[in-house]
Amino acid sequence: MLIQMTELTPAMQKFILHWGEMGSTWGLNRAAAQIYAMLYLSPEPLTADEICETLSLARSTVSTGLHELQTWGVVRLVHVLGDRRDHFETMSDIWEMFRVILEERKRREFDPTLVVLRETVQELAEDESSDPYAAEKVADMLDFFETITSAYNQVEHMPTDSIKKMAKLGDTLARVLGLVTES
Amino acid sequence: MLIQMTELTPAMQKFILHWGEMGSTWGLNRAAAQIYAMLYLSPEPLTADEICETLSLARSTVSTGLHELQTWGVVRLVHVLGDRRDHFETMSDIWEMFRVILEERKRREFDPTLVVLRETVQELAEDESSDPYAAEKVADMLDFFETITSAYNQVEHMPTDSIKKMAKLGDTLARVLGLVTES
DNA sequence: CGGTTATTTCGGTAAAATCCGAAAAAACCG
DNA sequence: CGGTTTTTTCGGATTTTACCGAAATAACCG
Repeated sequence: MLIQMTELTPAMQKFILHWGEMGSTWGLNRAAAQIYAMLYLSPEPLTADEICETLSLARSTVSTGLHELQTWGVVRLVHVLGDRRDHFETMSDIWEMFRVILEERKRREFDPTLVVLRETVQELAEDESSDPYAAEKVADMLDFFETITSAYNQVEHMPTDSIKKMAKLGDTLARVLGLVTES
Repeated sequence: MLIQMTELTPAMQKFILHWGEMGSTWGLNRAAAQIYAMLYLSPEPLTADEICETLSLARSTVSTGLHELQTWGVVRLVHVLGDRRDHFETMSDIWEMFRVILEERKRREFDPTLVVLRETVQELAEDESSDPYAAEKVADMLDFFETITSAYNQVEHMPTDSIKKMAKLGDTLARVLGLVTES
């Protein structure tokens, strides 16, 4: 693979390459994650061509990657006056973006699991022959997932400042409310 | 692939198969995730042979999978009196397990990213030629990651009950504290 | 220590994901 | 409408990952 990365400082390159690696963790492929990182750093919306030249990716790869990022809801298509080509940008607020990603992951990962857990609890309860221990464990897991979902719903629509404050005050809050008894 | 799944009720099979699919989301392969699910449902520790027979996996695959699960810290090797073979079990408390997984993911995903972000912020600040916008965005992201890390540290050592209460009270708390102004 | 059972390592194949380049399709222009 | 630019689709090559089975190693027994 030929590396060229025109117009990127070394620090920017490092940032983008790191996101490329990390992206796989979040269910993105390297190309899509790099595209995302590049858009995030850019003060202006970029065209697919600029991206594929700078990142040395095939035009088609960039097209697909941009699509996936749009599906995730973290990249937007915008138009620039006097330019036929599509331009792309990320949300500017990282906190907002975090919420979008969380929502999407919840939808893809948590919701289907909740459905299966509810069904399984039901079926294990009806099934005489099955182990009561297993039934109890699945019920525990369902309870867990439901609590997490509930917690998520609390945070979902909170303004950024409130989340930040809670994140920093969490421990203090717990103490004040007597939820934590020891240091 | 020949499916046999001896001794598993259909509901258990569904649960295990679903975890197999979901596992990839959490950075496990299907085999490891299925092994985990089976151990989670079992009231007794299981041997590798029992697992590979029930799940129709190769002995070596089970060995590798168990290893990975132990690396994650969610499966333990135990010994049973009068039996030479190794037996395996999961943590019985799902909340405890959640904490272990969170800790591991933080270590693998967040910590390296924090390092890169700090370095990048530094380098972008020093580099005259680079875009001040990019520097600001990376700084924003660093702030975000640090806040999340801080929040994580708050929750890390909280007893399960407190976490559950907070999860359910989150919204109310925010209101009482005046962090949320509108419905 | 030889024999037996249990476990891990390893090479290779099968399956999946990624990415490219060419071709098709779509959007736009004069 | 023909020609041009931009974008998407698609088949296949490349890379990565998952998994198996055989062989090697380790643990244990009498």
